[in-house]
Amino acid sequence: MSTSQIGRPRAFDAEAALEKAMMVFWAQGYEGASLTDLTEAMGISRKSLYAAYGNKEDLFRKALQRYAEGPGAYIAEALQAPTAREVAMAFLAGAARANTLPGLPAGCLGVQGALAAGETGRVARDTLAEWRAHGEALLRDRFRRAVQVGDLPASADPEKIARYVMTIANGVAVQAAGGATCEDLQQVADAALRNWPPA
Amino acid sequence: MSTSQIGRPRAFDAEAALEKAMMVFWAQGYEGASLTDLTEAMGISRKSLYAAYGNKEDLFRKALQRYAEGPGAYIAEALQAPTAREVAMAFLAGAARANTLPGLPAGCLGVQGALAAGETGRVARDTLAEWRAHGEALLRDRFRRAVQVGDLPASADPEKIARYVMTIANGVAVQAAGGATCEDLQQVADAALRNWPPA
DNA sequence: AAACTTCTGCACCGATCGGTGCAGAATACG
DNA sequence: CGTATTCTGCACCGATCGGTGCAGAAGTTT
Repeated sequence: MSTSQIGRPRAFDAEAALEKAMMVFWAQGYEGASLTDLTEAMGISRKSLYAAYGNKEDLFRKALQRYAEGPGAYIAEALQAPTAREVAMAFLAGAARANTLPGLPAGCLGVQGALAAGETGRVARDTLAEWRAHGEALLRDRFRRAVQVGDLPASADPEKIARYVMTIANGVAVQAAGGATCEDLQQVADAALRNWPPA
Repeated sequence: MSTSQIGRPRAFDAEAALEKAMMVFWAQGYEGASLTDLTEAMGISRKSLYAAYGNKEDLFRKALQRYAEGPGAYIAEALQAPTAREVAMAFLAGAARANTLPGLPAGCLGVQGALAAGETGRVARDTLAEWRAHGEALLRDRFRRAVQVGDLPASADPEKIARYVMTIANGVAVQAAGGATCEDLQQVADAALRNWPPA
């Protein structure tokens, strides 16, 4: 977007409307969220939606980006913890909390947004798979640095540890979608990290 | 079904067609599987489908039942292992294998069949959530018996152990849907059960 | 054979899907 | 002011959604 704002300005808050769209995708999944569901929640017309965000796939990608900066920000925050173990603990504690926040959909947009899909949802599904793989790669890189610094033993396998932690987080997301509480999931996280490193 | 077979017999194998329907739901999810996708895979017409299985929700329920008896049979089998730890190991090893079988969809029908859904998929979503909860309850009961027998210490919490194991299995399902290999997931399972009991 | 029951294939239903054309309203620029 | 540019609301598009009516074919029973 350039700084020019010639022409009629839009009558809605693009960021607030995107947040609403994110919630609809989060709660109903990509294929389960119809244009009608989205526009009603966002309070705008179809035409305004397409002009501001592009088509449904574009909107989904922007909603995911918004998710990563909002409810999913715990991931980036956890990576900054001082030790590998604290990274893992912060990551799983953040997942337990973010997936069970009151007033927000249960579970994780990056998991339930499109885990299996028909032809129309394939792009969304692949986008999320790539997003999860990217998160796992960030964890792996963080654990690699921990090995270099001596925080983790040289025998530790950063890739396997990252996969282990991400698998737990994904399981937490499914459990949350099924109604598990934050305390339930925090206990699972504690148990999963009781012996460290796991691999 | 009664033993009477008056009238024209159906021209297709109901069990084989159900198996095909299961695969479509497994790969594409409830909402992503259209009637056209289903009937083409099953090799029958819409009319035959409705006469033999009921509507789409009924077909989904029957496909899930079929899944539990087929690719998901590892769950019931694992429950019969002699010790609690072997139950958990067999369960997670079975999940790692069943979620990555060549020639079959990756992941678990009970997870990706309908994790988040719109209005039309709500029944399917709740059906799967209940199915997963039922599996967790079976694990819990099995671990309770292990406590009674002395296989698990009296301080162990069967409910928490069951939740822990099921959470790992759910995470394995998500990872498999994203392309993880059986070996990858077996290593995760090994790491998750390295110290026992987990709670 | 006739009568009865069930299954099949085709065409079709209203509803909803994602997406768009168009006219007019609202702003900035000259 | 006039003109250019953008946004809004409405109606509408073809395609697909899940589901069904109907005529006739294919069996069993008597």
